[in-house]
Amino acid sequence: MTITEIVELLKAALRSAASEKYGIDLDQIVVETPPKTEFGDFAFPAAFELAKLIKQATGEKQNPRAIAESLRSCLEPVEIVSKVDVAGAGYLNVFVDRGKFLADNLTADPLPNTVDPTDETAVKVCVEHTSVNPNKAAHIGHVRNSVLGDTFHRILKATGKRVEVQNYIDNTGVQVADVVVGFMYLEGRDLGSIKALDAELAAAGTSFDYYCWDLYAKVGQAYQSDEALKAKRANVLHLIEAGDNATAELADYVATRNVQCITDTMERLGIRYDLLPRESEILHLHFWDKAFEQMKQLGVIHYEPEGKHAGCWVMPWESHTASDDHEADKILVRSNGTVTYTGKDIAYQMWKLGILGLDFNYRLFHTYADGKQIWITTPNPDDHQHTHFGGGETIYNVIDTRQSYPQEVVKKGVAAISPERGEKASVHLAYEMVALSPAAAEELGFELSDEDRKRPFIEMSGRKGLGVKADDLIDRLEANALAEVESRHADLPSDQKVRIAHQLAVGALRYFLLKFTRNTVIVFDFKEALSFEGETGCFCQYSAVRANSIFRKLGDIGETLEDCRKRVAEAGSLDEIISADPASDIWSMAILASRLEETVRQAAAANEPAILAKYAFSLAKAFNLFYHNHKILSETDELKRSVLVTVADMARRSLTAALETLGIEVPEKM
RNA sequence: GGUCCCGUAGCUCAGUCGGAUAGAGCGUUCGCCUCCUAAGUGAAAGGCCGGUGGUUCGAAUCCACCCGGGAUCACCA
Repeated sequence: MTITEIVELLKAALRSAASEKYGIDLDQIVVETPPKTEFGDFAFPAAFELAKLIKQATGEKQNPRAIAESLRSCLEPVEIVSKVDVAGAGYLNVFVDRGKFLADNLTADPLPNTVDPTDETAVKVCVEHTSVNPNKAAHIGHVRNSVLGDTFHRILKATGKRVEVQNYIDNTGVQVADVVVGFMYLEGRDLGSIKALDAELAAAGTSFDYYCWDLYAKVGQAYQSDEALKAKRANVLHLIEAGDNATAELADYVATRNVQCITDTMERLGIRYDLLPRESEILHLHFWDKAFEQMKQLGVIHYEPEGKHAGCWVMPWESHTASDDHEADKILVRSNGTVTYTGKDIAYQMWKLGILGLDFNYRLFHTYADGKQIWITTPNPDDHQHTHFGGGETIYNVIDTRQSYPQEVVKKGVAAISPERGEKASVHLAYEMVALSPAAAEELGFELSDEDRKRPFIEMSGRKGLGVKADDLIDRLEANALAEVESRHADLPSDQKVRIAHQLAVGALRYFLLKFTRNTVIVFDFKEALSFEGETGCFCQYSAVRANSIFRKLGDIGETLEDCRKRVAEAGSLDEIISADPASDIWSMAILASRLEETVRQAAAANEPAILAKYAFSLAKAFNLFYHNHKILSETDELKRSVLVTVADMARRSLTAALETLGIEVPEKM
């Protein structure tokens, strides 16, 4: 019996007892993990809840402890339960039969829900993340977005869902226009010259997106003193949107190259995509017109004949309160007839949900080393057979918290068009920004005003060229990790050392970004981000590596995992071993390792990958304690050794699976 | 002005729809490698959970107000 099954049995027993004894239906039964192993394996605060409900129903006050006492007898008969305690103010603490649980879960898959991506009957959801403007290199803030999104997609997959990962490419916006202005008017380049530059850069070992990073900052500077340049931008933007001209072609090259650079950067971190939908196709296929038609028909938006918004199409929003400076209603079509960004976003969200009634054309963009493909939208007809894109049951948009208002508008808009799907079909996975401490900004060579220096943090800005570039940080992490590997395993072949250093760098960066909850502003600190000690990805990897080395050496003592499992499964009672364990860390280890599946479910339900990151860390910590307290290979008692080996095996499989879901690999050695 | 987020140990953060002695990491101090990897580990010190009221048997958690910090509220993109 797995943890999930046990919990379901216990909940069912409580539910029926509550309705039998008190005539109350407990629809939601909370189960907690007690703060200490001595308190048991599951804690139910149901008596508190019942006391409240009884008071509501009858007005009579009942002592939670007495209620707990009366419920206790309904849990005791459950098969795997060994003991039920009433503790504290009225907790029902359940202890499971440890030996039986161990024997039952020796080989259990820590994450049993797998899904076949080609199975069209499985529930499909879409996760959009990354979505970096394709005009410069990605910085650490973009990486937070991508790591969150990528990890969340892995979490959803682990709960048994089919997940499509989309990376939206805004290739026709002002940001791209700015860089195009830089190439054309600051540097006097045409497409041929840019291609030549691109080749030169590649030969010199720098990359196109880094060049654009600096150019973008230069253009931003130039605008401040050159009004004429700004006018040129308006023209460039117009030409890009119109398409089918030399400027648009040039912009397409710039944007596409940046997309390639950014997806390469993300690939270094194990982040991949299924589809890159582009803004240009949304424009050219007139997604908005189609959405507009539906919205007009359904009365979701209306024309404003007079007043401040005369001539506009607006979406009313009663629940959003107006203030002195701002209107409550949201304009989707301007008085000059053009659509706003939010309007386009609603049309696009409709496509994602499969309710627009239009589809893109697609072409193959990239094939990863293992054969996995990225597709991109195209103005031309499809060039290959491809799977069906879009049409997710739920759409998760990973976008920073500053976009909460427009995301809210989009959600309300699509819910008005499709009330049966409602607002729950659109989820804004919001997260706070990554900012720089004033010290870190100065370390990067930026001059700060006295005012800036007093601020708690400084926002990164692509426009100013202020930020920690993702590739730079990964390079530094890899170099540091390589030095550490070198000092420990000088004898390894160098390609293996490099691979390990890479895995450690990825682990460090991903864990660093995931250990914070989404609504915490990360004030970037080099020392903390570059650390391999304490609460880091490296710590978790190290535990797994040590666990694996036990199994590498198992043969040296003439032992096999299968024999150990067999002995444990066939042992009459393991009580002597498990109960005699002074710190009871054998049991703590086993039960914690069995909680991965429920932790993943929790993380998915709360849209919070940090929950899983924290779990992986506590698992690694528990293993280190277990490892420290028990000499596994040198244990002479055969049965005890077998228990230790099987528990270590449960721990390493669970830890490995948890890390994999976080996008962190376990190195062979470190 | 409206809305949202944050305020917990010297620092950076967790804290499971309100519950058991408020937990980690870093930093500080003192320990642990004849033994499965010391990127590890044991111990100590460190807290009016921003403030004041309220709800409750019970509040870091919920409500109200206040104080600090941040974001956002365009016919921009």
